[in-house]
Amino acid sequence: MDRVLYWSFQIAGHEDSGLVEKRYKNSHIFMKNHYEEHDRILVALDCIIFGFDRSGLKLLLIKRDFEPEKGNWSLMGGFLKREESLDEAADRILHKLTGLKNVYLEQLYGFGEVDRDPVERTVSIAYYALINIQEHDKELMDKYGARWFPINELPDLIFDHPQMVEAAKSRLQYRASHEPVGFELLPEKFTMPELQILYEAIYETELDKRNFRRRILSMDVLVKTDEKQKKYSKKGAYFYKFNEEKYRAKINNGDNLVFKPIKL
Amino acid sequence: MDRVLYWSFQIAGHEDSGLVEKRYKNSHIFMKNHYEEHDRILVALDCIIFGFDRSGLKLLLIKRDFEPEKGNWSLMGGFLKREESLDEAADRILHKLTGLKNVYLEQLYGFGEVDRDPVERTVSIAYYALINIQEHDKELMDKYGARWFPINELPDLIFDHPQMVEAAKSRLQYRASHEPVGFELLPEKFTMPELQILYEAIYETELDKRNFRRRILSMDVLVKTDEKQKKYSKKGAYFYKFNEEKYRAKINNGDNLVFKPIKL
DNA sequence: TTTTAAAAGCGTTATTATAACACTTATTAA
DNA sequence: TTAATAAGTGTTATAATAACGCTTTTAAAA
Repeated sequence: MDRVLYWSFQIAGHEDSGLVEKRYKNSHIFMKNHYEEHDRILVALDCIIFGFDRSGLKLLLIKRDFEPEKGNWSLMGGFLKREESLDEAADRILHKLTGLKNVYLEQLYGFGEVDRDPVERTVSIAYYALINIQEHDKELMDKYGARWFPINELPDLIFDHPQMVEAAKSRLQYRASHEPVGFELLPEKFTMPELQILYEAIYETELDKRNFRRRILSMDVLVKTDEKQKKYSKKGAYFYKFNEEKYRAKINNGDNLVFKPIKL
Repeated sequence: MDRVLYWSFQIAGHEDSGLVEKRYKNSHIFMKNHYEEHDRILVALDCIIFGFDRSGLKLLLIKRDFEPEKGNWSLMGGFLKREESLDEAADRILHKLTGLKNVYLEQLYGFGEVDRDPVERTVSIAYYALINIQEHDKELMDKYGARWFPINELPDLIFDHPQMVEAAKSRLQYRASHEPVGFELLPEKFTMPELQILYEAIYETELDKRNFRRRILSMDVLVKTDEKQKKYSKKGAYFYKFNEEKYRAKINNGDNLVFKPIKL
């Protein structure tokens, strides 16, 4: 009981100094009252981390190393600190696991059921990330007991993490039908069959390769190289690169550049 | 200073009893430590409340009655309580202003810049609501100094509320192109010209009335009544009603019933 | 009573986007 | 030399979208 009380004092101290330091220009006692009477709550962040390789879409999960649910599979998460924004916190947490900075990371949804965390009331803001599966730090992954799972063979996840994953999957579909997601998930050079496999995985559907190529190429933001990927076929497939400048130019030009190889 | 300390104790007590009561089945001291070390933060909710009348889309704003920014225009907001979910809190706050329950209300985005509220670190989860402008409680509105503003003539708003409004506008466009929003924003009976004005306001564009009618009617979820609305023209326009059963049936039947009268 | 003004209502055609479909090519390994 | 495998390519039918102007109804004004 001593412990708990001690900790409580610390929190109180924290809150207090925050308030005093940031006292607003027109501050008076009424304002203070208004803010004071409300509950302070833990704010968590959880990251749904997508990767891709030839066998399909993957999710990066960690083995949770503290109670509750210790040892079970979980999304990478952490708690918001007073002095960082939500986006910064999500970045920090993603960096901690993958070693990557400047990753595509987007806020997904705030999960706020009262009992979603059995220990203490916690609101969690979920973010999803698209990363190039080759680029991240293997050592860090070992440290967190992290593993890539095929999107359709996920283990049981703790708390409301399954819901978070579902929400991230739909959001990824939405994004893929409005912007080119391939370029975050694929390495710099990739082949048409690879790009198609990616879209098929995202949309969970099969696409006609002739229609797919035509539509992708008609957007005129890919550059064909003269190298070939010979790992997966005897003939070999040409590598393409994404021309980001051209893409930005088209966007700025107001070209309705929709990266949607199929209707949804 | 006494006040602040007193209040701090109260919060501490709160946190403590919450923790003890909800101690998890496998709970031990390590778990407690893990949660204890993190910051507790104010979680606010702000509601972007859309309404519609013949002159276009409207937003319901209130005059803020406490510091900071007292007297300035603001979205309706409030703070999350420990014992309610985010959705419940948003409902409560919307009900407080409009008197309405079972309103269309959807989470929009979590706003989490460190300095977004100058008094104390606050994360705000924004929700947007679609309400029938006729149905809400005028008395409550007076109580909060609330007023409907045309979406393109908004006053200056406090904090990051302008960003919230922008986000809500795009989300409304998205939703309108996937589901029939008209039926939350319009009264039970409405005319084709009214429905068209609504979509034009949402998409901020002009639509061809012949194409609009054809596409809306081809979805076969509207019922034409034999009453006419004669307020706005000499000829008068027929009232239509939404057939919600038919709509649900089509959705369940897997009919890709997209309520999108134009491409975006 | 006739005319005018103002919004509602209605159909056709051209254009563009999407979907369906099958054979040839390049290469390695048998 | 040939067999097996994935890569690569074009055409046609169908469906969705966009463009377009005249007629109808009725209240109010002349």
